[in-house]
This record gives sequence, structure tokens and C-alpha cells, in this order.
Amino acid sequence: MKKVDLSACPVCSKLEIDDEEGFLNDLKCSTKAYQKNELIIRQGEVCDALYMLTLGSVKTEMITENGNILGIEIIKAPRPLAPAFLFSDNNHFPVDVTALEEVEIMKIPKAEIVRLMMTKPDFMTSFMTHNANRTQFLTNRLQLLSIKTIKGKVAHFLLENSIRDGKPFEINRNQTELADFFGVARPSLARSLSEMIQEGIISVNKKEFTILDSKRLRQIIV
Amino acid sequence: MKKVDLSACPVCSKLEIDDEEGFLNDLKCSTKAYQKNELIIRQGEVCDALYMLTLGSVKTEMITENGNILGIEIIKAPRPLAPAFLFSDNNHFPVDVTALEEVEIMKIPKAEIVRLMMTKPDFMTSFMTHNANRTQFLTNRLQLLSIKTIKGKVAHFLLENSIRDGKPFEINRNQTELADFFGVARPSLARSLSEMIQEGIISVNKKEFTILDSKRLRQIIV
DNA sequence: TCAACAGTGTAACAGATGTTACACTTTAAT
DNA sequence: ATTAAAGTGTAACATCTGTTACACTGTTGA
Repeated sequence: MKKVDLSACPVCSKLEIDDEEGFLNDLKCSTKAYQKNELIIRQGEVCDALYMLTLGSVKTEMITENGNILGIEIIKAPRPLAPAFLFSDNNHFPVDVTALEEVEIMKIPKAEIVRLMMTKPDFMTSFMTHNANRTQFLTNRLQLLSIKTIKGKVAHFLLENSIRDGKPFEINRNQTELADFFGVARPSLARSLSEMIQEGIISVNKKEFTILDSKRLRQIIV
Repeated sequence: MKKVDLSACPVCSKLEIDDEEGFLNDLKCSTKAYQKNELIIRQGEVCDALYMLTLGSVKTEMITENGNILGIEIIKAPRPLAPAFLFSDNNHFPVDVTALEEVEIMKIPKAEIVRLMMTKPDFMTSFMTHNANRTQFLTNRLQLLSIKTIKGKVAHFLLENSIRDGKPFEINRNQTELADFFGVARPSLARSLSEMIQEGIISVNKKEFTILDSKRLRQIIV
């Protein structure tokens, strides 16, 4: 079994462990390998252990890491899979997880996670933070999706990303990706953008946006 | 100060405390009272302590407990306010919180929460579970919102709530509430429902729904 | 019994977005 | 430099949803 790089894992990075080998040996867990295209987790399956992806990459169909709606999220080792669901009352996975290549999954029992959290403050806060960040991400997406008009979404998004009025800022998405992010059709987004440019509310140059009239922009959100 | 009913609080209920008085005295925290209509938390404020509502009720404008979009959520004591954000990297409150009556808020420093979690396993799992449930709730809402057509939302919702094909089941929302839940206009929902009834896919009697053709219902979601 | 009201069905119309198609520009690779 | 591919602007049209309005039903309480 290949050595796991703990420092790269969002929930383990802060662990100060002298004896990494010993730490992993003491951890009660089972490791299982999967072939390419093998189904690792089926939607609805009970989640009673933390699934830690230690090698390879997997895909899940859900809200993706970069925010696209119902797209395919690709997760690379090392990262926990759906850690938030381990403690929920209805502890079922919301999605299928499929191996994209040769994959190793470390399955750590819930009780063991609890033990880790109780004994290692750094692990606990990392784990909490990781989940909290995910929650905040979901909240933001929900706010954006609950805005019904395309112009409203654009306004919300630009106001959230701008530094200050009149100062140009980069959006690291092209128009097609932005449309996916908003969950709208690309030509529809283009139309809305060009109307907002026409009205003198914003200006756009490639991926560089400038807010010209933040007051009117705010009014659009409703 | 009025005595707090710990057993009713979702994150404290499992605490086995002989000396409740002593427990609260040992807890490093500050309590503050607010008048009716007073702003307790401003959107964007830094969240570096757990805000526990110990008395009264507050409102926040966000995704509500019963799932309505951008509605006003009313929270009654005892319940923590936005516990998920305490540990997030970008620890800012996403919403305003306003007192609906005379309110008491117990502000517990993050370090104190960490201490509690480290020393009281029951508190830790309750806290984790509460946050996890919230995450799962958000995930479900996001899935529903990402479906763009009204019929699709209806299909997703009914399939999720039905016991089995052909067996009637109750939805504890009227049509108006259901429309709010989906984030659509009431007449639009009525139209979609009547079309689906016309097509023989479902039948509806007051709040009792029956799935007649689950295959076609599944096709609608897309 | 009656009135008031919430809840529902439905229609006409307006507005927003999706779909499809195509031309044009920019970028990257050869 | 040339070409292919990706990205963008835009138009015409179809479709869906929201808005507004009104009639009808069932429920509730006086």
C-alpha cells in the first residue's frame, strides 16, 4: 500500500504527528481497492464510516466543487467523501461515487472518527472547518439559485466578487462556464449581459468586469 | 436570568449533567438581552462565538426551516444561530437576525465550544449531527432548485415522498405552500399539476397524492 | 343560515428564458 | 502563416412561467 500524504488532506493537514506510520497503524480502519469505473458508493447507501479517498480519483454527480449544477464533481486523493453525512440522522449518501482510475478508499468507522476528534483538537477543528466551509458553499449556491432572473444572478454574483465600484476585476470563468454556474443557457446569459452593458450598468472586456452603476445593479436583484 | 431548558436544545439535549446550575456557571459566556425589533446580528458580521438563543424568538431571512426560499425563518429558543459558520474559514454571518420579542442571547466563545466538544462526547456528536442535518437539508433543497421545470420539481418531490406506486400519500402542505416551497407562482403550479393529472401521471385529492405512472414521472425530471 | 375567508381551478396575456442556428473573433497548435 | 477549435454575439422562434383577474368550493364562526 502506498504511503498516504496526510499533509495534503484538508482534515488531517493540521495533525502534528511524530510517528505517522504508527498513527496509521493504530487507526482502526479498512482499506479497499477499486478498479476503474467500479461503483464505490451507491446513492442511498448508509454512511456509517468516513470514506477517505487515499489514492486515485473518483467522480460524483452533484453540486460540483466549482459550483456547477448537477455536474460531475471529480475528487482527487487525499480527500474525505461526503464527510458531512457521517453524523446526520438520515445518514445516506446522496450520490453515486465511481472510480475514475485505480482507487484506494480508507474506511474509518464513525466511532474511530469520534475518538480522533476527542483526542486530537487539531483534527476536530479541521474536520469542523472542512464541513463548515462546505455548508457555507451550499448556502451561497442556494442564495444564487433562489434568484430567478438571469440579470439578478449576474448582479448578485458581480457585487459579491467586486472589490469596489468602477474598479475592474477578473472572473476566472468564461461565458460558457458562467452560464453553467448560474444554471442557465449560454445565449441567454449573453443576451442579459449585453443588455446590462447597453444600459450602462456594467462593462465587460473578456473576463474582466467593471461595475459602473452599483446602485442600479443592486436594484436588479429584487 | 431565566433558567434555560437545556433538554429542549438540539445541541445540548444529550448532555448528561448532574449539576445543570454548575455547568452553566462554569461555562465562559456572556448573555445579552435585546428589545423587540432590535438587530442582533448584521449580515457580514464576523462569527467568532456560538450565538445561543436562550429566550424569545428571532427572525432571519434565508432558507427557512420548512424550506421556503428566501422566506423569513422564525427561530424559537433554545436553538443555536448559524452554528455551522462558527468554524468556517470565512466566518461571516450570511443574514441579518432580528429580535421578534424580548430576547436573550448567550454568546459562547469558540474556544469554549471546542473545550466542550473535547470533554463531552455527547455534546460533540449532537453538535455534529445538528450541523450535518442542516447540510443534508441544504443539499436536498439545492437538488430540488436545480431542476428547472415545475413539472420536474413536482416529479422529484413526489417520488421522494411516495411510499410505493399507486399508494396514496399525504403531503402536509397546501398548494400555496407547495408553490412557495418550489419557489414558483401558485397558478403556475396549479397548471402544471392539472396537466399532469390530465396526462394520467398522477392523481390528486386535496393533500392526498397518488402516483399512477412512476415511469413517466421519472422521465419528467431530466 | 349566512357571511367571510382561505384555498383552488382556470383563462388571457406579458415577459423571460431556452433552442437552434449561424457568423464572427480569438486562441492554440502545426 | 494557416488551420482547427473554442469562445462569443446575435437573431428568430418556441416554450415556459409569472401576473392578474375572476369564479367556484369548502370551511369556519357568528
